[in-house]
Amino acid sequence: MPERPQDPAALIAARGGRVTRTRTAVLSVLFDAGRPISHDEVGAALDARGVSHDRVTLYRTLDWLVSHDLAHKVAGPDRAWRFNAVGDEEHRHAHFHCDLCGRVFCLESLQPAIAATLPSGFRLGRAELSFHGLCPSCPGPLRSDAGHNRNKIAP
Amino acid sequence: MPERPQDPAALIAARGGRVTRTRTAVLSVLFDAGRPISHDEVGAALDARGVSHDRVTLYRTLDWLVSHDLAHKVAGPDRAWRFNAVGDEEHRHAHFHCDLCGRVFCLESLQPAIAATLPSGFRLGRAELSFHGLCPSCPGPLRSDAGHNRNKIAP
DNA sequence: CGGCTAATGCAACAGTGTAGCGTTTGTCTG
DNA sequence: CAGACAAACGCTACACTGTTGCATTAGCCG
Repeated sequence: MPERPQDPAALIAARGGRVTRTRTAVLSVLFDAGRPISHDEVGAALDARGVSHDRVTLYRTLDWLVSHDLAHKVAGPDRAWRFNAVGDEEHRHAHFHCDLCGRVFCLESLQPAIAATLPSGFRLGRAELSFHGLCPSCPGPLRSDAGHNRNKIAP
Repeated sequence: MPERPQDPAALIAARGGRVTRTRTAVLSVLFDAGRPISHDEVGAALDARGVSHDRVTLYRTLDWLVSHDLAHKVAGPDRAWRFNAVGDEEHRHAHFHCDLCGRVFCLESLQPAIAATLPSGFRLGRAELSFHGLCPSCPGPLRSDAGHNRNKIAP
């Protein structure tokens, strides 16, 4: 759900980076994905577009995009990062992690009002709200394999 | 901050597990830590107590504790799991991840009132609220090395 | 005590991410 | 347009986290 599919090359150039094939392709892939995708998924998408996808270069490209505010990094449930493109909209929404297929979804509509007062000494960088469960395209009720579930969130 | 430092052996036996040296030692370490610690930290603590700490056994022991509701798994910022002991109190609080030292703190006092309505189709398992920044024992203001920071959480 | 099985420990492996370094290639200047 | 400089690439090798298989050990129960 890219709000406005801006020109990747222009965005990259605007940040003072060199406009390379990998960068524009990766950013374009992220824009098209519309949800945070893993390094692997990006690689597959690059394959489909016939763009080289060296593993290391891909990592560095994604890191570059993140450090230049063109992408965001979300921790996935399988200890792999997910990346999603950032237009010029604020990235302040929750994420949903599917326990079954491992995909991550942005919950744009969810703007939690977190009234948080941190204990003294803690300096806040950012907050992250994530939900875990089963996504619409995965079968089954709540899984009951690994211990007990807690179907409650807020008191 | 273990509410009541119950006897690890008794807790383990109560779940129908065999009371072994590794298990009791690991659970005891978790109780003493009072915050989610990594597999590595557990290993170091076991060393200090003169208990064997085979890597694989440690992983399996921790997983066993988690699957029997004696411990909780928290995703760390460095893609390593952190584990903390669970007495009989509910584990419904936020976590603070220090960007510098990587430690994770339980924010017991923080009971966020999340009024979340998931889009239809999503089935919720659990929710997690995490904060990232600098902990009291780490130096410096908010780091400014990797891109721009967002010092705001809630609108 | 004796036996059954859970739990252990060892080795080997898989996936994710990083470091070093020589080569390619944008981009800028003349 | 040509040349040069540095950013970006791509390769190899590596580190770390976590897993699988399997033979061995050791709780627990009779």
